[in-house]
Amino acid sequence: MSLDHTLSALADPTRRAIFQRLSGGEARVTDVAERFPISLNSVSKHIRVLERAGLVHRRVAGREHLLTADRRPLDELAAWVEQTRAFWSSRLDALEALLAAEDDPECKEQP
Amino acid sequence: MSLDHTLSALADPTRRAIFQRLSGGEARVTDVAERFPISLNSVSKHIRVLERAGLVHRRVAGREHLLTADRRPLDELAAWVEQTRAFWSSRLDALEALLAAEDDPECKEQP
DNA sequence: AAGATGTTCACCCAGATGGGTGAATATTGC
DNA sequence: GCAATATTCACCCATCTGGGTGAACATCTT
Repeated sequence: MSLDHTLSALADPTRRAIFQRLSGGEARVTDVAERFPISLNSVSKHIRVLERAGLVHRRVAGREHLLTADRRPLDELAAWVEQTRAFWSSRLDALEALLAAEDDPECKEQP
Repeated sequence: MSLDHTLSALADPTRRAIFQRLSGGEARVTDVAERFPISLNSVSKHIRVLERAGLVHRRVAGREHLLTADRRPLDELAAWVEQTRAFWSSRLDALEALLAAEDDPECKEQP
């Protein structure tokens, strides 16, 4: 499942910041890096992780690498979260129904 | 930010499965473990990670540890995802507006 | 051709992770 | 008191991670 990569990529605050930065539009590696207190090399590695997760794409133009963010893995993540929450709600609803049914357990014995 | 722990905890498929399993209601460590091909010890460690993220809580009853899932970190995650997507949409809207404005650049020169 | 710029590659390092095993601890039940 | 059960603790191991540095490579500019 690609959720693995999406979640682990977004689990790092630096990568979340890079991703949100790229939501603002195309940027070079250097442009992204200058906002962070870590080395250019480290930022480059973070970008590679985001690429592996499909959250960022790269377009090489000469010596510059132009990066763009891709929202689709985020959509997939949102779908998983909502699905999990929905499943949960249904379980809670079932529990409530069960408790309600147990509230008057004589309904079967007193027709 | 607690998102760090939530995301990295959910980045592992075994832990997502444990979490979803616990959405079905309270269960013991052994109950959870028997559904997975890994050792009880490893499951215990996964549970500790989920606890650190606040996704799971533990209630000790005698020699049994009863586990329950907590949906609140998931709500927090959903909020972050939606916020990021909303920010993105606003950026895209702004971009579309910009492109639309550039579609008729003579509007200022031809009153 | 030579230098400056943008980016990655190949390492090093400390620490976390995910898996395992075997022993320790706590509780229940006989 | 003693055996079985439920769980964790203390390790071992290979791998990944996030940071660093210095060198290499590719490209632009002069």
